[in-house]
Amino acid sequence: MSTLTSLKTQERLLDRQAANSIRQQIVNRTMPPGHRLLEAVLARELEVSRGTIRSALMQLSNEGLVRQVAFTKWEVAPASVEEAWELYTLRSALEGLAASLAAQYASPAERDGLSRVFAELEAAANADQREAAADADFKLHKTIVAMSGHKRLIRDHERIILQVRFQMTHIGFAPRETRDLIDDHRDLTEAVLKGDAARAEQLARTHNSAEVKRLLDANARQPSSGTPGANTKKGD
Amino acid sequence: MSTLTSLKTQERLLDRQAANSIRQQIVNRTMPPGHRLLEAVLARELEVSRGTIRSALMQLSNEGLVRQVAFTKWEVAPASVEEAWELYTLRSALEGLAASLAAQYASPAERDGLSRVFAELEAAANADQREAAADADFKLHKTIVAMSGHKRLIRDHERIILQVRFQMTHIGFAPRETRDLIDDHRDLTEAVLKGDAARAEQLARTHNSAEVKRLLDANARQPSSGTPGANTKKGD
DNA sequence: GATAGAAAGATAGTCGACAATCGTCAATAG
DNA sequence: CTATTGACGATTGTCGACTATCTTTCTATC
Repeated sequence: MSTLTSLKTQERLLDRQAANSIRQQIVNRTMPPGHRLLEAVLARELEVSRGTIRSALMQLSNEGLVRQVAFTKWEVAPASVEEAWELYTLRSALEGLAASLAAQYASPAERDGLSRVFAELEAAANADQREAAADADFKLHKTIVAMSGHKRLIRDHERIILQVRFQMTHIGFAPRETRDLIDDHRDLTEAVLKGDAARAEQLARTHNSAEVKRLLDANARQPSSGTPGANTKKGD
Repeated sequence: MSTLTSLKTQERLLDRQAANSIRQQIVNRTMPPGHRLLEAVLARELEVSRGTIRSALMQLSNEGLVRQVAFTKWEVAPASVEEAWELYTLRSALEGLAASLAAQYASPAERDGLSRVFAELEAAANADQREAAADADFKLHKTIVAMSGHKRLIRDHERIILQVRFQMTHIGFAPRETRDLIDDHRDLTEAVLKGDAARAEQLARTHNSAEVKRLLDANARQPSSGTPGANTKKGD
């Protein structure tokens, strides 16, 4: 069975495999924001045809990691405070909804699972293992979203988180002190477990809003722009 | 200039054109939920290659209008109360965020635009033109989302609305009485115009929540399932 | 010297043919 | 009669070659 189970996980479609490979290199920082992606080069390196690479790049484009200029080029998506702001605000709205639904509808088994994930976070944070704590942080939010039973929400959230991590690493926006993580997440976890939908939603939203504020504050003294909403509009 | 302006709108890429054509047929009800899509047939009908059709179908799959079973088939996405429930809850979260951002950051010109769109809705509703009123309804929400200046939000919202309309037509979920539309939307519009972010968000959310409730109530007496969240889970 | 236009090189877009996979149905064994 | 196996047909997955478009570079002209 050891070899059989792997088939479930292993991707059979070449374009998916190619997308996974490229995605990995992007989140690995091997390919930084703005890095140009040549179809022919990728095709040669991954030993597939250009059509397959095209399909993979389109997927990554839908995930927000890659951008295309028609007839011209593909490149890794840019990283900026504006992009990060968009991601965090969206994440806040999505996780608010998820927390509310999870509190209302999650099964006992799922609630047990959430307790365990929180315990992992607590352990990692108390041991001051930054990497592990950050992973556990994301895992906890992912768990709550999964508990919502909302398929589109789960899918969209996964994409947002992927982009958040990408932006964070390239924008120099570090996670908070590990110990600070615990209190925030304990309250949220308890609200979900207790079935207090309104409070769970509120906590999920303010949790993310606080991160947005921290992001903007950290960037306020930087030379770049001022207002968030990419308000470089035609307006007035 | 009459022929030149059309170039802006006219899609130059064949796969986009193909996607537009198929999308049109889906929202037109020419292709109902579950309708099978054969690459070869579409290629012949639209006079493009199968690869181009494949690309188009992948786009539509990302928009949620089409589903794929790997190595087997493409088909038009199913319509059900569960799908509609997902769409409405997501829409509520997205429009709540959009209303808040629009109230805070929109330019004076954009606010004027919103006033005009509301006037259109009011006129159509008072004249009891159902079709026009429904269109104006969607247009108003789209306008508010656009005012948020949040690119991802705008993009995602457009996709959700497309799916909402698709589900509505196939699930037999009619819009409310035209006159009822006015009051709801007046309050929301005024809150956005006034810059009252909290109230705008609240109204946008409850507005959609009311629709979710109406959807579930209308379906409660139907033979199909009961609970919303597709809670056909493994959990005990 | 600057600028407009044309040619050339590089790269993405499209196509038709071939390969891999799946579902069906008939043949056969129990 | 039922269940398993194998071959066949239909459909999707992948590939390499060709075409269209963009960008850059070179040249000619003012």
